[in-house]
Amino acid sequence: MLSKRYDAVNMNSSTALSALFLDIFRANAALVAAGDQLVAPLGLTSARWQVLGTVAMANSPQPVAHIARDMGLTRQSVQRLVNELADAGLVELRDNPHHRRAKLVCLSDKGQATFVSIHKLQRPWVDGLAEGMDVARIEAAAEVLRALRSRLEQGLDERAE
Amino acid sequence: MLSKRYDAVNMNSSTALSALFLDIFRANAALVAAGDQLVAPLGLTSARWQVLGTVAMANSPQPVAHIARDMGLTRQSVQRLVNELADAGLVELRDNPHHRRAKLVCLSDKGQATFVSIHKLQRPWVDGLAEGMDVARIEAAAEVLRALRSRLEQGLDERAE
DNA sequence: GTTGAATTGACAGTATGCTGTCAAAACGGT
DNA sequence: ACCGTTTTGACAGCATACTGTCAATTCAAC
Repeated sequence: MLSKRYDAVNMNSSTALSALFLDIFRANAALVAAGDQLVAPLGLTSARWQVLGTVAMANSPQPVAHIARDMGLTRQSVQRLVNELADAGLVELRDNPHHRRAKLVCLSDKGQATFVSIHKLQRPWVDGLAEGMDVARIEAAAEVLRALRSRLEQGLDERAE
Repeated sequence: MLSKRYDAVNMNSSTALSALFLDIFRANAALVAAGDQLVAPLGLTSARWQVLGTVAMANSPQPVAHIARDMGLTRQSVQRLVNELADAGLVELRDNPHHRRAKLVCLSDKGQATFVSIHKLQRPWVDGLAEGMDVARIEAAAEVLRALRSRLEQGLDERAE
């Protein structure tokens, strides 16, 4: 009896979870697409915007590998983006007194100005999206995603052992 | 007074929404990574699995463009995946009596067998992930994501006009 | 029937992120 | 001081998904 009830509950949550997967895929795609369009006038993309933001918000200049950990991406991905931002003159790579190879990523003056411009675009955009949405529901959704991610990564770790 | 209260509410939901964005990015990445590992033993990837599943679940064989609309992806992305699945012998492209160029994508015998194998892997995987998660919370999260995606795409449409 | 719009597949190019691998550099225990 | 481990950057290769463009085909309006 108990197992039957358990199965029923589990079946429902499994079905709901499978549906959630699709919504996550779609929301992610829509988010990246919208972000790309938002910062396109500044000559940026969604990914570069995120890296620039991480660099700007950091308390002190950090090497690439540290930024990557902050963002949950691989070093290699961030390295490429940082190199491109450096080519575009938005960030500068300064010598690191504690590590000869690991240069510190800093915003250039141009990068600072761009970051300010981004904020002026981002603020009304997010406000518009959030208008009429319930804070509690948004936070509850975020909690579910974090729980899901935690379980997913736990599963990955177990397989990796 | 009212505008002040409104601003305050809006500010909070904007902040919550910005945080949700990051959780969506992370959850999406974790989901793809976990999916890749899950179906790797079958020689598949997360993306090919999704295409194969869409083909398998369709009531009748569909051309590539129709599958793409189903999945919310572009024709070109799905076309490449279908071609690769065809190369691997998992799907077959049959002549379409109603359209000379738009072949119908069908599962081959090997594709059928693979789909069954996928189910045997997927079912306990999803059940394990869903275990102990609340159905109502999952569905509420999915609703928030759908609302967000709807607003994002509405914004894209407005810009495209 | 003809013409114009929409659909479809094909090809090229770009952006993002991953893994794998290597060598240089820093760190830690002995 | 030494040696093994970890961190870091660099390079190569692959998978995914996007846009843009073109021609073939279908479909609808006239």
